[in-house]
Amino acid sequence: MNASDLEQKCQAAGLKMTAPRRVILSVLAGATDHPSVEDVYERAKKEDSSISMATVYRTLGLLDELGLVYRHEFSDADHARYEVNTEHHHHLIDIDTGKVIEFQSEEIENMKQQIARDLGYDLVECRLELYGKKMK
Amino acid sequence: MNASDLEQKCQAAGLKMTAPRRVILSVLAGATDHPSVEDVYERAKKEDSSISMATVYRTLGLLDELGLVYRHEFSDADHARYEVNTEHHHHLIDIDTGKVIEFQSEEIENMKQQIARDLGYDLVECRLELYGKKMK
DNA sequence: TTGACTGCAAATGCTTTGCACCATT
DNA sequence: AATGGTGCAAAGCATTTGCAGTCAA
Repeated sequence: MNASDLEQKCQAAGLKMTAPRRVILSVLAGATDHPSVEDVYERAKKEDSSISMATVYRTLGLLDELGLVYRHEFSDADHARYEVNTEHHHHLIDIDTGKVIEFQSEEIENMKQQIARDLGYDLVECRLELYGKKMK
Repeated sequence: MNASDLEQKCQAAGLKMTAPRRVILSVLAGATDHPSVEDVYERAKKEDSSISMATVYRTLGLLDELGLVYRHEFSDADHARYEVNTEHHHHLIDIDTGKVIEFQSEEIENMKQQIARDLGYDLVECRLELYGKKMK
């Protein structure tokens, strides 16, 4: 999802497209990693130094509510980290470097569904994170 | 794992067994849910009203470091919740009630290992949480 | 025009810490 | 006796919020 797709979705949701928002959306769309609020703030400031931390928090909060971004709380970091909501996937975090690798698995998806069903639940959300060390 | 097992492990790890710690360990051992720091504090105070929040934080931190308890950060709650480290399992959280159901799955365990290996990693830790709505 | 949005600074609220005293080993 | 542990209160810190001004629609 690129910046203008995000803008469109925001407008469709009734959000006003202001300069700070445009910058934040472009930062998010351009990120290949999983930036923290602080990261987004730093990067946004490079494009428009007047942007405030409060706006970054407020905007990320809105985007999360709209489901346009995902808010992650990996257990190695103490802050939330964001990612534009594209295709469904999970993460493997390198516990030595903090590097995040994305992966998908059809089998795990099915298994999750199955487990929830067996327990009498409809699966709505899920969090799956693997933490590992690089093999030598 | 009962309270005296925990006490033994703490002593083995070099921790001094003080009155507040004994109370906190017994609260943890007696919990059938996944109490927050606040919960542990409240319950501990019933046994010994002089216990301070600082001690609860410090003790839970130590126990987590020793691996005697697990620190969870379920995404529906905004605070960490603890659980005595017994057998390996995962959680399904009822998004309407907050109720936590534990489950295990041999297949998922294998799959996790497999995925990490395929990505070139040795699996060290993992977090798997399902969020669902009770089926009607 | 007007309701939403923004930056700023102050407030919040969980968590951590410094300190002096106390208890376990 | 020595070291680690404790309660208290203050400090930290990420996040939220009140407010007055600003701007998109």
